[in-house]
Amino acid sequence: MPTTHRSKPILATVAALAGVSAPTVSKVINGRDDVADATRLRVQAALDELGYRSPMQRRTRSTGPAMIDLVIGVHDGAYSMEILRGILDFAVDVDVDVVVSSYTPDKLSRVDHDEWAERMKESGRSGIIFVTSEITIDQLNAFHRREIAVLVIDPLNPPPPGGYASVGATNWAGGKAATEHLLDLGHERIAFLGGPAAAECSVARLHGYLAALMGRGVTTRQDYILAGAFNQKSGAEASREVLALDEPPTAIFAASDTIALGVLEVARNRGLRVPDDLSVVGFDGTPLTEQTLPRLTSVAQPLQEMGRAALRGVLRLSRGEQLDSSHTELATELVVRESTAPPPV
Amino acid sequence: MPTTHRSKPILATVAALAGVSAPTVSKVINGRDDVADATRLRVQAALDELGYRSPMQRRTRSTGPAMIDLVIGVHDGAYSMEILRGILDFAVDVDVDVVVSSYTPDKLSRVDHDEWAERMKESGRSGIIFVTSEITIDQLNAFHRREIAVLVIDPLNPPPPGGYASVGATNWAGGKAATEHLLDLGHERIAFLGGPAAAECSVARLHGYLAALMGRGVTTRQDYILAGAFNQKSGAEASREVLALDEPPTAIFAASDTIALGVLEVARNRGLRVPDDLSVVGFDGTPLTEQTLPRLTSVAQPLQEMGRAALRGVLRLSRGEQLDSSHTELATELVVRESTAPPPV
DNA sequence: GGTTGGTCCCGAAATATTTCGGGAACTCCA
DNA sequence: TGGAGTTCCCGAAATATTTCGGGACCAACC
Repeated sequence: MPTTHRSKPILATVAALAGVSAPTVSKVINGRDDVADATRLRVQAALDELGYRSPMQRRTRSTGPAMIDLVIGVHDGAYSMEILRGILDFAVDVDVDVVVSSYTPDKLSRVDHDEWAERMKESGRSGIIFVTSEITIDQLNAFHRREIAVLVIDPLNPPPPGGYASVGATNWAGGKAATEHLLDLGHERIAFLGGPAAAECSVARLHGYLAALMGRGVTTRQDYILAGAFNQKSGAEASREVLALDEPPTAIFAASDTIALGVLEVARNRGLRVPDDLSVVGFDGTPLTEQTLPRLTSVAQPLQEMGRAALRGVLRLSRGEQLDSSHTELATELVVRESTAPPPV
Repeated sequence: MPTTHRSKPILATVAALAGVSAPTVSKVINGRDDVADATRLRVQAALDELGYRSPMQRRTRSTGPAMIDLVIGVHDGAYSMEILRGILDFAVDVDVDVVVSSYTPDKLSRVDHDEWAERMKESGRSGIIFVTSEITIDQLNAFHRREIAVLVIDPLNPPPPGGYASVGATNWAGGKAATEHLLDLGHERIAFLGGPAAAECSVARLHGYLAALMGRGVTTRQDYILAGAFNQKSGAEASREVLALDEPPTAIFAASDTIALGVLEVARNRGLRVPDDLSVVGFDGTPLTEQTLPRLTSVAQPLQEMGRAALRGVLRLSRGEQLDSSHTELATELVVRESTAPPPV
């Protein structure tokens, strides 16, 4: 019997409890693969029970600069770029190295997350931030098993029961504010051009839109509500469709600035003046909004702050601390520019 | 005496040779600071003599994917984003992790590059790419000393004698092509709105501009040539200045798309129609060019390919291979859109 | 000059990790 | 059905790392 029951747990203590030798426990801790699954489980249980921390773990917790991964699910430039800036700028301040990678959704789903997590562990990366990506439970577990903190910015799918920490914006409130702005101007025929029907954030914006309409007693119309993708092309297609209706809308609420860009393009091609003939509101508040003609009224997300909050959160998690709330929502703000006006008389 | 002279060196062998204990050797290898400098030196010598490699070193040297750093200097959005995309996309393909950081020029100059290099070494990062940054000899040496490969994309300063590998675009040829396009349309009063006077790439574009003018026998005017920064604000200021001349230009060649954006803004405010009253050519070929009104004629740089080439280069260097050429220039291409036309009659 | 209270630096001992050989279990053939 | 080959997985022994106590040295203060 190596040590008394009272004393600080040591590798040998764990080994005795699990009924294996010390080397075997060491292998489990370091993720070697020459340990049978059953044995690994027994050892894990013993580790948990005794709350054992290896000296190496103790070291990486204290000294050395932190290092985390950042995965960008590309969807458009400006949006993720702003978040990236928020993260990178803050990372410099708090002395954290950020490993950035960029994946299309289907490429990401084909990646072996177990191997990824293993690689992170090896080079001492202790947390990972996903930006607008779809996360499955399996992927999540790969990181969880190795005590790697996971945080998602603007998750595409609703969090699974186990849950992960996430950072987002007040999409519902933002959608409501945008729509109420249009209602205040006197519009009643307001279309909503959304992103992917499955995207949480787009759905929340849609519900904000619906809530605003219902709050004012304006009837909603199915043919005014379209889903698509968060890009200019999709925005152009959707606006062509909605403007071809017998009773076209006098205002369009686009669920992203890029979608709004498509709306402006189509409006120009049809000789519709914005905002005189058609009002347009975007969402995101990217620098794009200042470069369009006319400049675009948009619901601004605090993208850089979201990045900062995400980094702060994942660092906390990786230190084993709890977050105040598993989901943080930062406030959006409606910025009125020149693309909205009262409807034509 | 632990082992015979023949056998593979072991920590104890080294310790005996250095006249210290095994733990002390271990500390030297792992960079602990509780070893006197004199002792450290003796141990280092013994390590070198016996060619000892710790098992941990053996592991990380052989297996594990490559990892490099990427430093973004100018963060004006589209330009660096495109390069970043090129690098990240390629990095996924060749299985390389990229540690991205972003610094303003003066923040970068205040960083302790020795410490940076040391950190890179520790976590096994073997190369570093700078994007549009100013590099001093000292900084360069910090990396060189530790056998970390350095490569610069679009260097701001001309390479020092020792030299570093770099990747850029054919700025001179691009400047010449843009100017010749305007000359072909019949313009003779052509202004050049440059970036920082010290920036290599801007200077090269200027010389291409001058070469084109001289080639056609058009006299150059000092008051048509301005320097500034690569952003919209600087472009707006410069174009106000040049348009206020007694004999304002009929065409403006802007050394970046963002500068051109400033030109378009000012032209709009003054009621000048582009291209009817004023032709504008940009440089970079960022996605911006498709979003302006009118769409912007621009000299496109193969930004994503430049990123790819840079990554490929730095990986080669870090493997100890030689590059074919220390400076690679990728071809630019003039893309004519709607912002250029013959001068007003 | 002695005492005190530091800091620095080393190595014995404690602890952790890796190597490597071999037993058990599981094929695959003849 | 029973070797021969193969794979998997464990632990003894070899090796490496960390902890921790104490000697050496130094300065400051009685």
